[in-house]
Amino acid sequence: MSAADPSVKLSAPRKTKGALPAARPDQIMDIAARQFRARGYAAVSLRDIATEAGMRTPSLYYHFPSKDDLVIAVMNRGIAVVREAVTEALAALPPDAEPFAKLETAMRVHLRALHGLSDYTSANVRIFGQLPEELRRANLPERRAYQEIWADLLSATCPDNLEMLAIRVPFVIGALNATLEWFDPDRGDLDVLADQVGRVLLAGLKEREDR
Amino acid sequence: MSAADPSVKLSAPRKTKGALPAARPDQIMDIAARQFRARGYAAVSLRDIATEAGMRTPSLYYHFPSKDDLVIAVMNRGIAVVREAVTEALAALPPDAEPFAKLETAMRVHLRALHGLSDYTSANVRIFGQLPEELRRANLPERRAYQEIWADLLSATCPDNLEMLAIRVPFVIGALNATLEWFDPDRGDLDVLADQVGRVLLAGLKEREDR
DNA sequence: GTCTATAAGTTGATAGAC
DNA sequence: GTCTATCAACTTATAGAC
Repeated sequence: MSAADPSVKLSAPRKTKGALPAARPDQIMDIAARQFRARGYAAVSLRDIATEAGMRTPSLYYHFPSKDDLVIAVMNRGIAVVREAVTEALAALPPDAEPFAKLETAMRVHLRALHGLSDYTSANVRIFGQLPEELRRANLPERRAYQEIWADLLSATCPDNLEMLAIRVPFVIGALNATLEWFDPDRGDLDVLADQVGRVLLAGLKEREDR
Repeated sequence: MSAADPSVKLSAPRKTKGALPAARPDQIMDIAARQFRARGYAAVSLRDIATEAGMRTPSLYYHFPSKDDLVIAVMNRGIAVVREAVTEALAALPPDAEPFAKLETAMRVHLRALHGLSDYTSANVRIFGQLPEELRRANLPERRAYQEIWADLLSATCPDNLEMLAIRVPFVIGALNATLEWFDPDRGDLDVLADQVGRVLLAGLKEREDR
């Protein structure tokens, strides 16, 4: 559980060439993310990861000081990836976009991150609940930062009602994340999913008591 | 992975006394469900379960032929418990209850099963995604039977649209299940949760294109 | 950077006494 | 029904050669 940050290069910096050969730590993290996503945290051993990376278990320790450090790196990148994607998409909207248009965009991007863009985000969602307290805690700062984006977006749906907002933020994120457990992008259309899910949630969030 | 069914008593049948001393297999399953729910599937060893039951690991094998069998028994009971609770609650409604009133009742009962009634149901939801394919498959019949209840309830919200129904069923169940990851019944009011979540989902499901 | 060798601990499971 | 003794397999991790 050291503070080692694998994104800080230990040796030579990456060539300015392009993204052709992924840096070794990145390659290892890619493999780890995919396996964690598919089989859960405890079920994936360092041996499994090393084998797919074409190396022996102890070689991993050259790149990551422990399994915990590797997991934490994967988990944090998982949130960072969605957060950046959502932030960029929101920034690309016209400045006068309506609150519900922003919300719909955020939902679409979040679903795409979950089902297509990144094994890191889906791995994060899948295994967060399986981690020992200590590792979960290490991911909380990233998670809180991401939730703040949604708190901003959702505050328009329940102005001046913090209690309602405190429920709506995790509820909406949770409902989107849950699609990971039943939707298969190889067998269904992601856009159809986003349309359907977006419709129910947006309509539900738009509803006012007075009507 | 034998077909042994622990509910079939191996020795003397339970005394007609009452539910005072839980049958040993039930006690073991109670402990297993609570631990699986809290720490995940792979992280809970038979030793952990045996210790809490006040026995040694090999003694468990008198009651369950393997860890897989124990897990399957817990998983199946987890769905059976909610299904019975929801079925009973629906049967208690007046026969002419409106579709959305039925839906609201089902949501309330499902949330209560998840957060209060049963460690089995919450354990099921938490660890299903962590199980190896084989064990997941063993739980599918129960799951499908439960989903049928929801398909019935939700078909009223999108008549003659099976594609929409096929998305709404897992979406609604998934959104409710996801509350397990963020709502703590010790720190929040379960009725408030049901009110808020029910309001958003019901309003969203009620929404028609024409409006 | 990657390897072999190895340590130290855990796991699910079986045999057989009581 | 529960125990002790034991097993083979696996885990994370370290030491040190190349």
